[in-house]
Parts: sequence; C-alpha cells; structure tokens
Amino acid sequence: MNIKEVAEHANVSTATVSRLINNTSYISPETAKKVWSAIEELGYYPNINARGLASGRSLLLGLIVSDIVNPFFPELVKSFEECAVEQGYEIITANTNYDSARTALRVRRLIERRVDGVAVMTSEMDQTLIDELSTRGIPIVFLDTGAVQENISNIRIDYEQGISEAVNHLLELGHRRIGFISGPLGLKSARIRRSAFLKFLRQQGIIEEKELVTMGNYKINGGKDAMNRLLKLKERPTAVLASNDLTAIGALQALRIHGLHVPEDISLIGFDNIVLTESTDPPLTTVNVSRVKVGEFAFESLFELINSETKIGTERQVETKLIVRDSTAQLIV
Amino acid sequence: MNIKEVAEHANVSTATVSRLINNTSYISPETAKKVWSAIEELGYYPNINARGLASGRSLLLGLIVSDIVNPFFPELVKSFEECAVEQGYEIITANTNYDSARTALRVRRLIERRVDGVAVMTSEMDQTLIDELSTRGIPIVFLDTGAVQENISNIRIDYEQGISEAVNHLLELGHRRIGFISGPLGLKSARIRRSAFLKFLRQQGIIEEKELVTMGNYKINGGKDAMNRLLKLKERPTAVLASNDLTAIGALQALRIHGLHVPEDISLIGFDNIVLTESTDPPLTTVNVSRVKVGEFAFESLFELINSETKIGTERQVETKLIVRDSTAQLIV
DNA sequence: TTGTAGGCGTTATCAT
DNA sequence: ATGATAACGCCTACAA
Repeated sequence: MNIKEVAEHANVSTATVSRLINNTSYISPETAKKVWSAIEELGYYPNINARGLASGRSLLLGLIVSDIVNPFFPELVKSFEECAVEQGYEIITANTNYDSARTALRVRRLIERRVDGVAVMTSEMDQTLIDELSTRGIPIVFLDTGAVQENISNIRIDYEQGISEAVNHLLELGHRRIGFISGPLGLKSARIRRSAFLKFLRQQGIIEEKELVTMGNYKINGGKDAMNRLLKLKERPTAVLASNDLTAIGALQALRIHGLHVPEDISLIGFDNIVLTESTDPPLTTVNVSRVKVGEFAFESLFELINSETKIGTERQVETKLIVRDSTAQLIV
Repeated sequence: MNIKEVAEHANVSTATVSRLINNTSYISPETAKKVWSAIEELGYYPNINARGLASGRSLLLGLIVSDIVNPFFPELVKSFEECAVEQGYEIITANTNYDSARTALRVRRLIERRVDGVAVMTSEMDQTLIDELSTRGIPIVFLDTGAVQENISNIRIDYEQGISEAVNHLLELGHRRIGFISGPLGLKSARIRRSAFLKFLRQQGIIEEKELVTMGNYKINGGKDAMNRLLKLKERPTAVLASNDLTAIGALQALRIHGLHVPEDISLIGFDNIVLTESTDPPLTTVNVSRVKVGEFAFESLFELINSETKIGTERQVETKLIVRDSTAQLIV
C-alpha cells in the first residue's frame, strides 16, 4: 500500500496525492475528494521514512537522559514528548546509564537515524560526540552547560536562586550550624549547587566548617550514609541541606534510625521537589525545579534551531523556588 | 555523505560497501581495508531510514505506556530499551495519558514509521487500533490481555500468587478484618487484583464485608481518601491491602494524620514494590512485580514474533512475590 | 569476489 | 490545477 496505488485508484498522479496529504498546493475539491476516499478505502498510511528520505527531514528527535529511573527525568521526558508530538515529531529516548561508551553508541545511532535534533539532558558528554553532531549540522540543546554556539542552545537552571532561598530560610529560623550533602562532585550540577551553598553562607557571614560539608551520590543510600557521617560529629549540625530529594530521603531514614525527629531535632531541606516529597514523613521542605518547564524549553530550543536561518543558539533559564513544608522549624536553643 | 561517495573514494561499487557494512557476504581483506578507511576518512554514517526503505525493516519498535511518570513504568521502559538496543533496534516511547484519542494518534504515527513491532504496556486499547496493526502484520505484545493470536503475544502477571501470599501473611498474623483498596475498576488489572483478593479471603473462610472493600485510583491521593473512608467505619479493619504502592503510601499518610501507627495499630501491604517502598516510614511490606522482567519479556516476545515464520503468538508469565518489611505485624487483641 | 541496476515510497522541480 | 520524473540513500538479485 503506497502512494502509487492510491494515485492509480483515484486516477491522478502520485504528485497530486503527495500534494494533498501534505497540503502543499491547491487541489481542486473534486480531485481532493476522490483522493481522500481512495486513501480511506485502501487504508493508506504514508511511509514517513520514505518521506524523510525525500525531504531530508526525519521528524525524529533524540532525547538523551542519564537514567529514566531517576525520578527527576520522567516528567521531563513526558513534557518534551508532549511538545514534540504536537509538532509532528517522534522522539527516541536514550538512557546512557552514566556510561560514556553507551552514550557514544546511542548518539551514533541517532545520527544514523538522521534525527533533526538532540536534547542532551545528562550532565556531561564527550566533546567528540558533540562534534560529530555539529559537523552534520544537527541542533543540540544541553542542560546546564554554558556553551551556546551555532546550532547549540542551552537551558540553565538557576540553582543559586533556590539555594539562596533555602539558606536564608534556615538562617531566619535561627540555624547557624548548617550541614550540606552534595551530589557526586564529578557532576557539574553537583559542583554548582555546592559552591552556591558555600557562597551564600559566606555572604551571610557564616564561617565554613569543612566537616559540615559532605558528599552523597544523588541517591537514597548516599544520603543515608552522608547523614550518618554528619551525626557522628561531636558538634552536630542543627539543619541540613541535601542537594537533591533522594539524598534528603536517605538522610531522613538515617535520622529515623538514630531516633531523631524532623524538624524538632534537626531541620532538613531537599532539592528538586520530586512528587514523593509531598508524602514523606514529614513532608519535605525542598526547592522546586520544574522538570516540565525544562522539557518544554528543551523542545522549544530545538524547534527554534531547526527552523532558524542563522542557527544561532540561545539560552533559556528555569527558575527555582523554595517550597516550605514541614521538615524545617525554628531552632530551639 | 552517502554510500556512493564512500564507494567512489574506495574505488569500489556501492554494493561492495553495503555488503561490507552489513557483513552480508565475503569481501576480500584488501578491499575491506580500503573501504573501512574510506568510511573512517569521510566520517560516513549509514542512513538507517534509507536502509529501512530498501530492506523493509525499520529496526524501530514502539513502546506504549500510559504514563511514564507512574513509577511502575520507568524500569520497564529502561529494560525494554536495553534489550532492544542490544539487538540493533531503536525505540519510540509513547505516553497515552490514559486517553484513547491520544493513543490512536500515537499508534497511527507508529504505523507511519513502519515500526517492526509494538509493545502495548497499557491496560486497554481499542480493538480498531489493534486491527490496524494486525492488518499490516505488525507484531504486538500486550500486558495482561488474554488474547494470544497470530502476531500477538501476551505477558501475564501472576497477580494471584502475590495476593494469596499477602492474604495468608495477614491471616497468619491473626488478622481477620482485612480491608482492600482497589484500583479504578475500569482497569482490567484493578479488577483482577480485586477479585483475587476476594477469592482468597473466601477460600480461607472469611466472610466478605462489602464496607471493607473500597476503591482508590492507583495514586497517592486516592489511597489517602480510601483509607480515610475505612477509618470512618464503626468497626475498622486491622489490616489493609492496597492494590498498588502509591495507594499504600497515600493510606500511610491518612493513618499518620489520624495519629495511628503502622504496624502497631494497623497493618498495611502495598503492591508492585516500587523503589520508594524501601524508604517509607515504616518500610512497606509489598508484593514484588518485576518491571525489569516485564520489559525483557516484552522485547523477547516481539523479537520472537518478528523473526518467526509462523507468527504464532506466545504467553509469558511474570511471577509475583510477597516482600515482608515492617508495615505488617501480629494482631494485638 | 565484485559490479550493475532496478526498486523501496516520497518529495520536489519542471512542464503543461 | 495537475502530471512526469529525477532525486533521496540503500539493498539485493542478477551478472560477470
């Protein structure tokens, strides 16, 4: 079942059929009707791959994430997909599993598919891969990578905003010994959050105590271990800022095991505002990062680049905002 | 950059290049070397869409889920993708949002892409859509739908196993008034779980009390509301079985608000064993359903069908198993 | 072992 | 307003 059969069935040329279904030039009502009914009758579905071959646009987008199981991603993926589908695109999602060999494989495959653009929502990516995409003029959008260039856009999460709000919130509650559990410092996003924290603390005249800043792995178990470490300190922190919600949830567990109550004994703040944080005990004070927004922006950036003459990249910024729930309270002296 | 340029660069025919990269017939070492270096030099990437056009296989698979944000799905998607990629396939994920118009749109698009198979991991799907796929000889694999046919396989989750274990566990702990929060009964999976529960209760000689069986929506808020309803009863249940973990988490919230302790005041069991259940307070006793297994089976089924002569569908079964954690305890009289 | 050439299903450029 | 037809990039008989 192809365009030719439809054409024959309707006694027109393939060109006419093509024009009709793509709405690419005027077709007389009578022929249109003939053709539509032929299409209907034969159950014709255009072959998009063939169309891509001929037109040079695959209407395919690549979406690279590190791990869809990480609760940060599903919403992002969903909103990206929603936008893309609306504009006629289909998306191929690729999990890298934080593994660069795997990433390379998937990116190459995307190139072979002739995707019209790639959203790289994972923290780091080899320059050679980027080059391979750039060489072919494939638009890319990154998450949190400064380099806006030709055919490369970026979407920046304003971590500082949220972190400053979080720090101020704790200070206002009277806390002065504030612990911080970072993500794995190999990741850029982890480094940014950490230095933002230290910066605001310094700005407020609090002297940094090295022992209060420890590292997790953005996962529950890392948060648990890190909190256990903080609790071993002679002088414990009275509040802890975790650099993502999973970390905070792990910290919560550790506290529970030690028989400590949140927020009475210690205040705790997460980061990301994943859905779960509403349902922890107590509901977690956290910093909202709208994944939906990120997904939308990612698609927008790509779409813009694809349809742009100049191919000049742009940067979009996603705000972050403190959400106060029940895991933070006034320091009791 | 296409196969022709490579051929010219290496002084061979396009056929030779094609044969080499597809490893489809013997090529003399010398020519092979020449061609490989030409490929290397020119940075040639085959165009998979063109390949698909010519060969009739797109190496594309569709994966339909209801909502990737639902924690049941990410692991499934990931494992499916992993298997598929290993065999050279790329996958297009489609969120239906439980909306049949949307589902229709996405399925049609998959057909236009000439996907080699579709995994339908959502509970229900219009027969007309299934027909549209079947007509074109596109293999399908369903989740929990009895109908194994030509080009249609099924993967069955053995809910009964896990539910019987759960019920027995509660009975052994001395519970007799056992509540049940079902999923939305419009969904087949919800109906299956509910009737399995009722069946085992009856089998053990417990008389069904209608008021103890109520409905949620597979989400946190539904679980919360349902538990609130159960708590209003003159005679409260001493244990509750929720038909998925999100429901159980909602129930947990409701209990907390009422100042009730789990498992001292009431025992609670979830279903699915999503990652979170390890981190709730208390860690949730639940029934494990391996999403990883489901994803693997789904791909296997499709792969089998694609490469089968007879196109005879098959059924695979995924076991379920009770995981005892800390949300269930001996009934205190 | 390698080359030639027709075909896969569309689009798009010229014509008419 | 519509038709012919050459691409698009690759695969695969069929030849040699």
